[in-house]
Order: sequence, then structure tokens, then C-alpha cells
Amino acid sequence: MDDRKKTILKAIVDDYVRTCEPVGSKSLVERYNLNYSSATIRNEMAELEEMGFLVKPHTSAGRMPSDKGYRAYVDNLLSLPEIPPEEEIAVRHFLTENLREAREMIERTAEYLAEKTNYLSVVLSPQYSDTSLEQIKIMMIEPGRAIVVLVLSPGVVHDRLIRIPSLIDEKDLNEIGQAIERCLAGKRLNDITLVTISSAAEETELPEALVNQVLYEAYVAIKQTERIEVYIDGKYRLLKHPEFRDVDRASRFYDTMRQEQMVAGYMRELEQEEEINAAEGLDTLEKIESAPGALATRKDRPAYMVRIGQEIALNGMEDMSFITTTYRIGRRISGQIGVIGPKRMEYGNIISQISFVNKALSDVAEDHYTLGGDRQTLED
Amino acid sequence: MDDRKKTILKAIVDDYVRTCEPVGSKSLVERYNLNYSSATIRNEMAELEEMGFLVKPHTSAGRMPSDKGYRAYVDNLLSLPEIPPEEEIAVRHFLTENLREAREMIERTAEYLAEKTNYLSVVLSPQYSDTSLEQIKIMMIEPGRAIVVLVLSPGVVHDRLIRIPSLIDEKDLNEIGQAIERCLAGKRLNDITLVTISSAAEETELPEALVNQVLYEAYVAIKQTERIEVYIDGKYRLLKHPEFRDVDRASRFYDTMRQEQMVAGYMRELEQEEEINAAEGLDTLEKIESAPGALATRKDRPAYMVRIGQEIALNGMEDMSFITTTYRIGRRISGQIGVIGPKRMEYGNIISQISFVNKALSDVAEDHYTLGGDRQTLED
DNA sequence: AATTAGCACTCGAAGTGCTCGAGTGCCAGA
DNA sequence: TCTGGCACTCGAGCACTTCGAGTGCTAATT
Repeated sequence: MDDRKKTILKAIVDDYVRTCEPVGSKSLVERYNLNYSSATIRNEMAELEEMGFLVKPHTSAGRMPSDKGYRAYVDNLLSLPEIPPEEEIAVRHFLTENLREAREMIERTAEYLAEKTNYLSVVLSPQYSDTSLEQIKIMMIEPGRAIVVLVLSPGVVHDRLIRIPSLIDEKDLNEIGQAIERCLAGKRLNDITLVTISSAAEETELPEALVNQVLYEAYVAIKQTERIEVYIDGKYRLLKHPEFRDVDRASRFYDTMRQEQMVAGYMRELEQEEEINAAEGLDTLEKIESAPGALATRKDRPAYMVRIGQEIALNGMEDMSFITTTYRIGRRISGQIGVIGPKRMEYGNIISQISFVNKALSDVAEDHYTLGGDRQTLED
Repeated sequence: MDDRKKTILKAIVDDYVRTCEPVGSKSLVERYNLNYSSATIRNEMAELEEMGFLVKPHTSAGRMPSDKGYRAYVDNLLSLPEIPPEEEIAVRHFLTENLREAREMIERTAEYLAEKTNYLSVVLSPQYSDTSLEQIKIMMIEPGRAIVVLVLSPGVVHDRLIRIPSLIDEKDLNEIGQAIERCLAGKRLNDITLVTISSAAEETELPEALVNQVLYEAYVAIKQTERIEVYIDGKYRLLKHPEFRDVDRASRFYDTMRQEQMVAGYMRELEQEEEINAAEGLDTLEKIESAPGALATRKDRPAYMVRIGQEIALNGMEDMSFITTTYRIGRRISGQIGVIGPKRMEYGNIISQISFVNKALSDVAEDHYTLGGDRQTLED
């Protein structure tokens, strides 16, 4: 594909993204003052169509990008706008203002991204399986009920109510809690199983039946912290885009989005591919006139991955695009960030935004986790 | 208004609700085999229109109910279907299966209601201001951070991470926690203020500055438990109803629904009116042939309130109806349940459902709270 | 006095046929 | 290799028609 074809393809995608209407040769020449006549463009467009990058809704209409067209655009033609540096201060403030719990930071990331992109955002809570358990405390609430508080090594706190045998009193419970802590503290969550936890039973002299129930409940509580939470924001925003005029299609999409765990699973699956794809991307990148700086800035950005239309293995997403990226906090903790919008999406802008937010979240979270409780300044 | 008019009005509303199309005299006679000719019905319809119960979209079209028409229907003409008794077992099971925390019960109530009605459901968490604080524990997580666990008198547990001065060690913290508990245990949340809580400072000999910060954080944590949480489910379901074909209107509606706290505030405001309205309702109720048993069963049901179209004081809700009811757990605790759907709503069915769910939630929650941890059977 | 049959009238939905304009492909000539 | 020109295509938009389900009114019937 020669440079002129690229320029034309880029112009067509840009125009179609803007107007949501098939673009014709003449108006293309006018709007992007290309130095050729419309007839030339027509010939090029016919070739691009033959190559599979463009489609026509009917014989005498203009062209619109095919999935393959979008793919080429995203892989090679994109220009990524810079985010102004003052925005960095703003987003950090937004993510940490009055922050109490780690989950709020994730929630706010989703909110910020939906707001900035005007599409739907999905953020997954970090996967903690690779981190270790620091503390575990079990506290009596009333006979038969207790609360388990877990502290993970990056300073993350989880808790959960449990049922315990009514016969256990506060002293016994403390003892069991300490036994568990001695036995598990420092272990990776991944390595904690029903077997490892039951060795705590040997440290106490309480009747085994009583202890076992508590151990089991504690185990469930620990495993619970490995569950991935899904934060979705901006669902309703998609309604404002013209491709959602078709209510049936919209309904099908929302039916899928409701199954949050499925969406989350899909995002995690993509993580590996993402790495590979990003590396390839850097090799085959080509700088073209209309996208100055694309290559230069891209190297600084976190890797991202774009899935277009049919490439998305989820129902009802045939007309959508899904951009994902992985945030990292330290070496061990990572989670996913995504934006879902119509295929006709401002790819450059969204990719800039998602990369930017990724970086902000990773940085802020790292500060927060490593500095722990001493960062009083973050509080207001 | 005579009986014939009532029958006709009811038939029109029923038909319109079913088809979403203006109903004409002839088809009305056919479908509801009324014993009059279409001409007679026409005359009656003209009068009903004059009285303000019906409107015509244009001269030669059929009639559809006005807000006032719906109002009359809801106040006097409704027949409330019975919910089969086996459903009661099902809902109780659904609400309590694998239940760990009170909030899950509320969440599931919203889910159940959205599923059964196919509209949007809103459930507010109970208002605890009138209940008392039972226990408060503060637990050290690391220097500078702690977790506050609060137990309220109905056995509800809340917790919250707080920052504390890094100088405080575990022993000091426990001491402060116990001082607070001595000072506040048994007090109504409503009665706890910064002043009452600061009397706890006198019970310890730690430096006042350190203690005060912890007290303040504990205070915030306590006040936090009074915050009303809003659970909304079935948002996207509304899209499937024909009145949501108009995407702009849908967007306006969703813009309002996003402001959950506002919606919640509105629902609480209605609570008082509801009581009065329900009492009146029972007085003026009239039994008509086509609604046998309406009066009889209605007395057993929890009070409910219906707001139709313009009566709803929220933006973008002009074409919706809002049905609300108040659930009660014991005497002191109450919260709201609501369903929002198009004005053209199956009022009878929805009212039956919401009343049914109300009763189920109230009963189940009461069992749960009063029996506390001993109800192991609820666990699986 | 209440009901009904009959009739003229209304109006939107749906179909038809027309023009217009923004597209196209192709070919001959610069 | 590019471009000007031309014939062709097709949907959007508009005017026009038909059709049917509705209306209101009046006079006849019960």
C-alpha cells in the first residue's frame, strides 16, 4: 500500500468517524484538500475497496471503512494527540481526593475515563493472587458471628463477615486468629489452600470441629480477595451515539455487558496477546505525513490493544470496538482498563486517554501503596 | 362517574397498556364484549374525554388515557393479581441464599423486582438513624492506618478504613476504642454528635491531640452508617419498551437516574404522603365487577404509592410512573422500594409484585436480624 | 329517555411516482 | 499517470393517492 492510499484511507476513516456518513470522492478532495482530482481518488478508492479496506452500502453511495480498514488505520495511520500536562495534576487529584479505600481509586478511574471519552469504560480490580497475606484478624461481633479482616502485602485491606460456632468465645477466636496468622503470614495467596490453612489447627488445643469451621470460613474469606471486581461506567453514554438508534442492537449489547464476569474474563484473556501485539506494532509502525509524532510518542505509552468489530469474541459487539490496556502497580499487581465504543470511534483520542489514565492510575496507586499511611497529604 | 363509565375506562386502560395504541370504540366492544353498540361507547368516550380522563392524539384516532385517567384507574379500578404461594418460598430463598451481609439482601431485592416486573427497580438501604450503636472496635492495620468496625443494634455491621496519627500504637488504639465504646454504646445514632463523642477523650490519659483525631475519624465512620445506599437494577430493561424508542427522551431519563442520591431523596420525601394516601385509598375504594377481590386483598398488603407522569417531581420522568412502598424491619428500621416504568404500565401486576417483595424482604430481614447468628440454616 | 344504525368526515399509515443530487465506473485525451 | 467528462445508480425527499380505523352527529328505534 503506497503513501497516497494511506493518506486517502486515513482521510476516509477520519471523515467517517466525524460524520457517520459514507464519504464520497468529491467531498473528500474538498475537505482534506488533497492534490488530486476526484476521479483519481475514485480510482484509488475502488482499489482500496478491492483490497478489502472499504465497503459501500450500495452501488451509488460513498465508502465507509470495513473492519479491515479500521484495523489498518489503528495499526499504521493513527495520530495520538498529546494530553496537556496540567491534566495530569487534575487526574491525580481526582483519583485520590478524600480517598479511603483502594476500590474507590478503581471506581474513579472508570468514572474519569467514561467522562473523558464519552464511551463506556471498564476497569478491573487488581489480581492479588501473586501478592502475599500480611495480617489476618478475626473479631467477634456476637456469639456465632465474626468479621475477618485481611491485610495484603501492598497494604490492601479486605474484610468479610463470617458465621462461627456459637460455642466459641472471644478468647478462643483470638487464639485461632493468631494461629492462622502465624501459619499463613507472608504466604502468597496463590499458595494458600485448604491444606495449608488446616495446619493452623495443630497450633491450638481447642476441639478440632470448632476450629475447622472457622478455618474454612477464613479460607473462603481469603479466596474471596482474589475475586476480580468489575467497575463499569458510562453505560448509558453509548445511547447518545447514532449507532445506538437501533434499540434491538443496543439491547443485545447491554445483555452482554450485564454479564460483567464474562467481560472481565475476556479482558484478562487478552492480556497476554496484548504484550505480543504491542511489540509487533512497534516494528511495523510507519510514520506518514499526516500523523507526525505518532511513532515517537508511542514508545512512551503503556501497551494497549485494540479489538475491532468481529474480532471481539463477545455477543452483540459486532459493531463495537474494544480498547484495553493493563495497569501495573509494582511488579506483581496488575489489572485491566478498557473502553468500549462504536467501531466508528476516535481511536487516536481514546488510545491517548486510556494510556494516560493507565499511567496515572499506576503511578498514583504505587505512591499510595508504598508510602502507605504516611501520605496524609493525599487525604484532602 | 357511573359504573358503565368505569368499566369502559378500565377496558381502555387495560387495552392501551397491552398494545400501546390508541383504542377505538369498535375494537373495544369486540375485545371486551361489552353489551353496548360502538355508538354508545363512542358517546361515553366523548364524555370521559370531556371529563379529562382520556385524550386523543388527533381527531380521527382512538383514545388513550390521560394522567388523570391513569390516576382514576389506579385509585379505583385496579385488580391486583394474587401471587402464587410457592413464589413466596422462592423469593425467600433467593434473598437469603449464601447471604453474608445485609446489603446483599437489598441488592437482591432490587434484582428480583427488576426481573419480575421487567422495569427498573430502586431499593434504598434502611435508615439506621433511629437505631443504636452496639459495639465499636478499632483495629490497627499498620502505623497510621486502622479499621473501624461498628455493630448496630439490629446486628448490622459496618466498617471503614481510617487514618490515625502514626505515633499511636496498638495498645493506645485499643484503649481509645474501648473508651469510645463505653461512652457511646447503646446511644441512638441520631444522638451521637462530635460533642458526645469527645467526652470519650476524658476517659483516657493519652495526649488530647492524638485522641481527638481518632475520635473525629470514628465519628465520621459512625455518621457514614447513616448514609443511604441506593440499589438500582433493570436500567437497561426499559430500553425494550416502545416508549424508549425516542433516544433523546431515554437519555434525559437516564441522566436523571444517574443522580441516585436525588432519586433516593425524592423517595424518602414521599414516605409520609404514602401513609396518608393509603389510608384514604381504603376509604374511597369501590369494588367493580371486573375487579373482584380487589378490596378484600388490598387490606393485607403493605401501603404503596403511585406517582404518575407529571406528578413525579424529577426531570425526564414525564412519561413514567413511579410506584413506591416502605419496608419495615421491626419498628425502627425502614427503607424504600420502588419500581419505575412507563406510564403505560401494568399497574395491578406491579403493585402486587412490589407489595409481595416488600413483605418478603421485611419478613426475611426481621428473621435474620432478630435471630442473628443462630440461623445457620439460612446459609445454604 | 336511552340506545343504535347510518353516514359524512378526518387523518395517519403506507404505497406510488417523481425529481434531485451526490455518488459511482469508465473512457478518451492531456 | 492523471483528469475531464459522461452515463448511470440509488436513496432522500416530496407530492399525491388510497385505505381503513377512527370520529361526531342525526334520526330512527326500543
